Amino acid sequence: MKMSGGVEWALHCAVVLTAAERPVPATRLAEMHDVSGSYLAKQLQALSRAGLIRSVQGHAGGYELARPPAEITALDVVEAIDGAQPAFVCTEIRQRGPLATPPEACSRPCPISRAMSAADQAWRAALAAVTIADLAVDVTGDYGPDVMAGLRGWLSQSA
Amino acid sequence: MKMSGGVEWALHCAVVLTAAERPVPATRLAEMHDVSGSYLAKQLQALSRAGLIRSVQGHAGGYELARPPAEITALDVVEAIDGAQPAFVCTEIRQRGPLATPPEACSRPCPISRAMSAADQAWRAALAAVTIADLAVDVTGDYGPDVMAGLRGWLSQSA
DNA sequence: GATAAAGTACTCGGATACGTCGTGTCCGAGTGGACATGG
DNA sequence: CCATGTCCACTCGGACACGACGTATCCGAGTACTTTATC
Repeated sequence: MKMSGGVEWALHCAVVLTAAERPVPATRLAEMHDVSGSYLAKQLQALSRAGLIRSVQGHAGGYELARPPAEITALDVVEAIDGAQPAFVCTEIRQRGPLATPPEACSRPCPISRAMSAADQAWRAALAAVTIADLAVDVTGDYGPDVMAGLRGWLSQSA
Repeated sequence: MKMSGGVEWALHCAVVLTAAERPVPATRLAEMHDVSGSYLAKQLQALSRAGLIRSVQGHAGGYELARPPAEITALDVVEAIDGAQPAFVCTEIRQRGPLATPPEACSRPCPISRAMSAADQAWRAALAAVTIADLAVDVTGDYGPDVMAGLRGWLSQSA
């Protein structure tokens, strides 16, 4: 089970956009994190398609958060990049083979599917409990307020 | 994020082995679930390598549970098939680029990594709380005691 | 009839191709600002 | 000095190759049972 590596980039970008007061181009976000600009663009497009960030076209365009940071959860970002469908998919093998369970007895998911779904929902609940604003607060707590201020200044520098 | 499809097979096989009183060959488990025998063998080898099931070689050989079902958790099976490392891997991009965080300030994981790890541990806790014995009980509760009895009889049939 | 040894059929185990999805990249469409020009 | 039209540079958006991992398969090593020949 491997999550897309772009999720990490997307989450960092979301936190960074918290400090921005103007649209930030994908190129600038890429050079800031020292990652591939072309590939990061793909992730940002996914975030835009999910309605988490808004794209501003034109000369001084870029990306900005579409909602207040407190209303964007980590789960939103993860699902936008990595897909919303659960990792475990039940193929109903209980209905196959010589000892197949008759379909009329399969009104509810099989116990294995239930257990996996419960774990998946626990995971989602933990991610939904954390917002981008929370992460920004944690960053300030870890590294001090100067980091966010310096970040804001760097983002405002002319290209 | 996509989990290996073999996890479903492995979990079903583990529950089935609960009812077996003699070693069950991989071929028999495969035809029971109507899946590829060659591929299922791979999964069972992984379970054997993890010490969850024991392989008995020779004429009347096969696989049997290495421990009581109550001492094998769903998490054990998932980790044996899908790997024990978490889905999210932090690549420490905070230490890269022009605004890189100095290494001496990185004693603890970054907030994003912490949030993802917390979610991952919630997922693992939910899986660790379910044992193979619990799943077998749920099966009996869903489909009645006859299913397990019939399963036991079918497994005891001559090849 | 009992014993022992050889043969056999069945099992697991690891090494080997194929397909699919993630990774990484590129170029085209669209838009806002900047500039030169005329009034 | 101000309005206006044109131009241009910069942005996003989707379409295109490459590579790695999961999927599916095969054949070889090892072992317990079966059979048979002998005492």
